[in-house]
Amino acid sequence: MARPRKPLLSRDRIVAAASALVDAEGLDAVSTRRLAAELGVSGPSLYNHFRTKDEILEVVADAVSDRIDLSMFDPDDGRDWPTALHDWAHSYRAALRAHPNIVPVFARGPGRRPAGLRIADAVFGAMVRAGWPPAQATRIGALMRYFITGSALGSFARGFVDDATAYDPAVYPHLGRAHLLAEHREQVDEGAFETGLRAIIDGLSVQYAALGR
Amino acid sequence: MARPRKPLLSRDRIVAAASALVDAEGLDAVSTRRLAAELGVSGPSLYNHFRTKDEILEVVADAVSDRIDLSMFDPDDGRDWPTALHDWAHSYRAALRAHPNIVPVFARGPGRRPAGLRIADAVFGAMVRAGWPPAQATRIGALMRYFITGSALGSFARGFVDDATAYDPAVYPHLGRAHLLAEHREQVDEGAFETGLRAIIDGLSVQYAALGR
DNA sequence: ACCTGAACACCGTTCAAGT
DNA sequence: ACCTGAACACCGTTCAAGT
Repeated sequence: MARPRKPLLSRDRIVAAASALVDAEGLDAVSTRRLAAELGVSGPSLYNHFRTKDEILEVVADAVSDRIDLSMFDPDDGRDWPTALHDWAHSYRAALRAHPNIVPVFARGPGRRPAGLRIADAVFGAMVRAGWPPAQATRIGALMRYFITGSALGSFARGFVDDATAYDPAVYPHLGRAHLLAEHREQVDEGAFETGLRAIIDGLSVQYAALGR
Repeated sequence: MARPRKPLLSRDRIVAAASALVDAEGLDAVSTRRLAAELGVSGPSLYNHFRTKDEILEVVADAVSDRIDLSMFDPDDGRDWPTALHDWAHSYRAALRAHPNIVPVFARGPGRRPAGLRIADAVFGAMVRAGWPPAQATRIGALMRYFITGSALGSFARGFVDDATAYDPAVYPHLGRAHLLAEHREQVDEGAFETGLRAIIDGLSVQYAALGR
């Protein structure tokens, strides 16, 4: 076949196929050969558009952050900073929950993904505008990311196992089996996220008040 | 050679070698063949002691949690619950920082790792003893884990890239290059962790006071 | 029981060859 | 420029064979 007169592939097509494959079958299902087959080409063809497989996954991860709402950080948006952080955190979590299989790639740091940087930029700008010192504004963006991605990783993925025999009450006296079951797991996740988010924002409010402005 | 009269391998020897290899060269360096070579045996030998490679890595990860101090959760330890959470979080973070390469395995949930469960059990017990309702005690254990592992993943690993040209000020108006440099990265990490931990504990204290007891 | 080599079904990536 | 097949240097895991 060799080179067709109209390209068979494009970065966008590759990313879309990779994203669908990650969603449907998980990160492990993404091999260059498999992905290429999904696109109707042979494996090495991908290397005309990306330097490595990892670069493809980075773009897939970045596409997820692109769907996170940032409107609450607009200068002319009415929300105060605690409300903005709260609403943003929920949008962030929803975006990750929609694509849980890519979260491990996502969580390993902003790297040079453009959308990830856009987020850091928006949060930083809004916090400084709200009166936070720049050093604290940077930290707030980072710690929120820590909490949200940590929550996504620890919960969407496997949590406790569904096998009651794995948790011997003699060994773990306080771990009643009840809250280890899969159905409860989702409630625990939701509750822990809400409780943690509220605590972070309440705690930051305490620090903010102490700024004395 | 076939079977020696004294076993060449043991689960402990395999885990120790795997741990050292992860620390020295990263998760990607751990292949069954490579690990076996390090132990002076052939690849398939490992399968006499572990069912899968993943099971080996789970034990390596569990060994890390085993080094986390839990004494602050002892019933007769003097520390109040906010201090206990604070001290525990620092011990937790220190354990992960000592073995940053295993964190991705660690972060994907407690699974059925015994030490991870021992931790959940200790935190839960101490929080209930301090007066937290059981549902909240469960959430506190989970949200702390979210924050600490999220912080370990997002920071020890690659963060921002060290190439100044990657961050165009026209695109990211608020991202001064200064705080993107590698030297500053560590300060940002430390600061974000401290600020977030303090906020979480302060925020939980607000909720605790509202329990009215 | 515990190790071996051979084998199966894969990997990511490079590269010369084709148009 | 963009695709191909062949090739390189690997993978995790299974299994019959050996003691």
